[in-house]
Amino acid sequence: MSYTINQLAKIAGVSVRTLHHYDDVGLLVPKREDNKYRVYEESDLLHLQQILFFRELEFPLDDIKRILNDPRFNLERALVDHKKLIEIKKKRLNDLVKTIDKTIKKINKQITMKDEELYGSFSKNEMNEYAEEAKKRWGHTEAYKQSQERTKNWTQEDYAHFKEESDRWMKNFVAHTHNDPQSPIIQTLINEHYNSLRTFYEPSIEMYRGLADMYINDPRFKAYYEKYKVGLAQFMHDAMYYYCDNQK
Amino acid sequence: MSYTINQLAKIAGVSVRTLHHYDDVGLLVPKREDNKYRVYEESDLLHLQQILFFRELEFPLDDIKRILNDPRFNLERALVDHKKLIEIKKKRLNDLVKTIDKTIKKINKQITMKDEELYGSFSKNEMNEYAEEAKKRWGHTEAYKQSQERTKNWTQEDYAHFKEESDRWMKNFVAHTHNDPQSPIIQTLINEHYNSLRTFYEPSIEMYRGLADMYINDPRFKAYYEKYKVGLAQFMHDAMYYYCDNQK
DNA sequence: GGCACAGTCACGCAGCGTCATCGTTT
DNA sequence: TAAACGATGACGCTGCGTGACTGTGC
Repeated sequence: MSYTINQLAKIAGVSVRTLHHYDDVGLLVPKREDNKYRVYEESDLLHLQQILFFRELEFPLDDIKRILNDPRFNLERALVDHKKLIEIKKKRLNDLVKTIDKTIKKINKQITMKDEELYGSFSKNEMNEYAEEAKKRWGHTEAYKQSQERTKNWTQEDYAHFKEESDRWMKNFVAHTHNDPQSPIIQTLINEHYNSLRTFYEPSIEMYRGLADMYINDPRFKAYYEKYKVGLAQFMHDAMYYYCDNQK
Repeated sequence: MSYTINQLAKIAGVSVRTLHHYDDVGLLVPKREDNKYRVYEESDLLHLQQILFFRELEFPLDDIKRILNDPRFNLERALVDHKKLIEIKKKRLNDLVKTIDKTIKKINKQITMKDEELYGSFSKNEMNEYAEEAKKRWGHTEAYKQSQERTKNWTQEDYAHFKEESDRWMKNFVAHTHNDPQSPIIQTLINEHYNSLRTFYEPSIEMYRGLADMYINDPRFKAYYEKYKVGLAQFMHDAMYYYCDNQK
């Protein structure tokens, strides 16, 4: 079953303009019939649902786009994650209700309140729990942005320089792949690798594990490493995982 | 206890820029020490809390301003109303969770879903319940906007014309105030009065009752009617209430 | 041939974030 | 005298709403 733009707008409860916009920014790009009319298909339906969930959780459209295009994106996991974030939102609302009740008592002089309690439920406490959780789950988007930030003034030379260093590291690494992924020498190199990420963004162990997964799951990444040596992607993945497991 | 802008920003969990903005648009205007620095006092604290509550409920700042400046505004009632709207929001979040669970089952082929069920919790159903509730509670703001709309092209003459008609109606009404507020003749005039509101906005019985309250509670309104005849504000209030009680 | 629906510009707006620049206070 | 805090512009951004005008399909 496929839908026209009006039909989809109706069943999804969004405006046609919104769908136009999502098309414009490349967030939800439908097929075109005869190169003219937009045609939304089954697969677009779940895609739009995801967009709406992320939007409900106040993610910027730009981030949503990156998340949904990320090869690591997993629909079912995303849905489960949404649930958790929604639960946190509910908690926030509950706290707001508590603040309301307290405030009512305060204006009736039944209790006294510290000034900051008036805003307890709005500010940092909970909102950070939410933000932290969201970042933990979708932090790679944050990393992307940091990366953009840190390299925005880079010259060609800067890039060339970085590439040189990477190549050097890589050759060195490949030269040691006769060792076990868990061997100290490899782990030392992996540690260097981990730290070199800081050139672009602040890594975390969680994210590093995600990166490891990418090395074997995303064909583009995999191809890049296999070029150096067959089996290298898997080798790095294992070494990185071991590294993560032994952190902290 | 009074606060500087930085202090308030910190305890309320908003940015300094936000407070600047609220000052600029006249939403929260602090005192100025020596005509220079902003000084936020006790009364500003509750005011800001209200702003944050309304903002949480996604009211535009413009509406918030009008609501908080409305003479009918009652802090305690507002707090209670916030609770109700927050409850509806929570319900919406619960429904979202249900949709998530269903979707998970669907992609695991455990159940089938109609396409529109994918969006059931986002769209109209609940969101309208929320919007309706909000409008019922704070609809006078909506009326104000309609009124702006409908009169934006009015000329001086249009206003003069309307005033003339009003005066005529008023004299007629006063000439009959020896009757009971509930008498048919008064009720007929009240009906005319009710309908004349349509010149500016679509009235509802709920709002009309609110208007009746204003006639006796808001000094500005009261003065306007008392000028015609002492006791008129109360008389109109009673007639209007009776009218509302017998509608539908 | 009318009406509903499709499309593409293009402008506008809220609610701040984010400098830049400057004075004041400690 | 520097650092922390205050003020006032002014420009920028996101996520669409809201026309205006045109083409297409029944």
